[in-house]
Amino acid sequence: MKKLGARHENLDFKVYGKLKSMIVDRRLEPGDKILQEKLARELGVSRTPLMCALKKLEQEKLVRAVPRRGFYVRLFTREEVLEAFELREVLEGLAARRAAESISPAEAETLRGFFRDADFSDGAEGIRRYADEDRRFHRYLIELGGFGLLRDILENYNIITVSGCADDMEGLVRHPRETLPEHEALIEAIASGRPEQAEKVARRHFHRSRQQLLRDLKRERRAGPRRSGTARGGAPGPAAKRAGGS
Amino acid sequence: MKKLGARHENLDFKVYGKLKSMIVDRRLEPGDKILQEKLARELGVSRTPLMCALKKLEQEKLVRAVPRRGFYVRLFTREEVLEAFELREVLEGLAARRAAESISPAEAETLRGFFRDADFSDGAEGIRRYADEDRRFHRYLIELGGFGLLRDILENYNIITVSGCADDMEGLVRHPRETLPEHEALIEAIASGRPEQAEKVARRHFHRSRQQLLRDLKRERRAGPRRSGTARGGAPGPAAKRAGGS
DNA sequence: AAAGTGAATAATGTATGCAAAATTCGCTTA
DNA sequence: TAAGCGAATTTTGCATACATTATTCACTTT
Repeated sequence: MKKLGARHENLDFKVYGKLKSMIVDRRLEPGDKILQEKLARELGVSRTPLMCALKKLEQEKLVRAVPRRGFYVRLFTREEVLEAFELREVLEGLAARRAAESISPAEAETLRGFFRDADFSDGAEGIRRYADEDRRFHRYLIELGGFGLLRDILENYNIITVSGCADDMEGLVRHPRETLPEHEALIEAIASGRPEQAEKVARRHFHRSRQQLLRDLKRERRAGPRRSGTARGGAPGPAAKRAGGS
Repeated sequence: MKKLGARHENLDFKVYGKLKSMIVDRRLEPGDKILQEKLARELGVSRTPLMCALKKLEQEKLVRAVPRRGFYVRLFTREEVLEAFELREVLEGLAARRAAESISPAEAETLRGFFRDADFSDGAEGIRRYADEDRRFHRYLIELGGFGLLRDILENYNIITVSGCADDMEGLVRHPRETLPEHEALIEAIASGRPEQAEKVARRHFHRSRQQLLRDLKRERRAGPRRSGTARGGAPGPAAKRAGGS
């Protein structure tokens, strides 16, 4: 068997990536019908690779396929956002455990670097920086503890993004002053190689965020019932990539 | 918005199902290259829906796609089987918790019916019956506690099937006399509505199976290194549908 | 004017066609 | 005879074509 070189990237793969970011960045709005011909022309490809990409996105629940009608950009319900958080609770809990089991001294050092340098004082800019750091941190955590299948699930199902639909505070559910100590405890548990503790802390972290989200949604519901976690408004300038912070 | 009727089932969906069962039943052997033209003719469709189906199966890791080369039936490594078990540990743990949170009296009755009627004495036939019951039980558990995303993950990624590649004893990892009490404890925890307990018991159940599997695999490795969890031998008569028991 | 009807239009699902890449196979050469 | 090379064949990736089904819109009817 020859080397599995094959660095070629099929068109449907590229289209898949483009579409994904278009959806995440809200350049395609939830509920929108996807006109294949138009989109294909827009992307400069034929309908064949576009179809493939859409089918993949369907499996990830980012679009909805209705047999003889077409594809629609998915619109997440409150329940689904909460479900996603529930899944993150156990999946990132597992990732934290695995990370703690296998962490190297160098990785521990990198991990301890998170939330250290920057200044996260209360200003809006500080919160933004914190939210970014939060995302980087969780991505690194998944990198550390997310072996094949787990990483795929977390990436493919785009659970993070799904959760991200609940975006107060730059996508954060709770204020940094509340979550920073939890992050620090999680970092320490992993870096010092205590799997049980790491999983426990990670799960508690997500559990609390989920509870907060639940309260938020209930309050929002009482205030004024809307369809989705986020308003439908157009893309605000250079749409920042959102990915649900905890 | 009209009713979302549309009972039409696209060809790629049917092909997807057919292929899936062909892989699970080992009518397509791991490592085999998939010749699109041939398979398409065999299934009586063109290559277009076949491609779509294959792409979906690729996401589920049942086939491997190499860009300019083609699709290959996937072959699972020991590590992946163990990973799958690790995931079942947390995911079915979550399902058990959810089930305990929301179970109705009628469902509790159904649940308590599992592992009750039949005779699982030690004969080979008894073990087979037990393995079947085990699969039904876990499927029902997922039905109870597996809301949308969780169910999709468990079904789509076919984690059960993946795990099923480790098949001693009709697909069981441990002997009924060891797992029956665990199943009974799990049933009782869920049926009596104790979420924490249910999750704990479920996780311990899978954890133990994983440990056993780990031992088995180590032993097998010492004995004689093989590529996959299962031998490559031809399909034995009416290939029984396997789905990893715990 | 509102509702219903049917032709015109558009969009989907699938098959087919074609160029580019990979594989195979026979031939040459050492 | 084994290894190396190049043409022939196969196969993939993508575009396009076409039939079927959905949607739209003008028109009739009550």
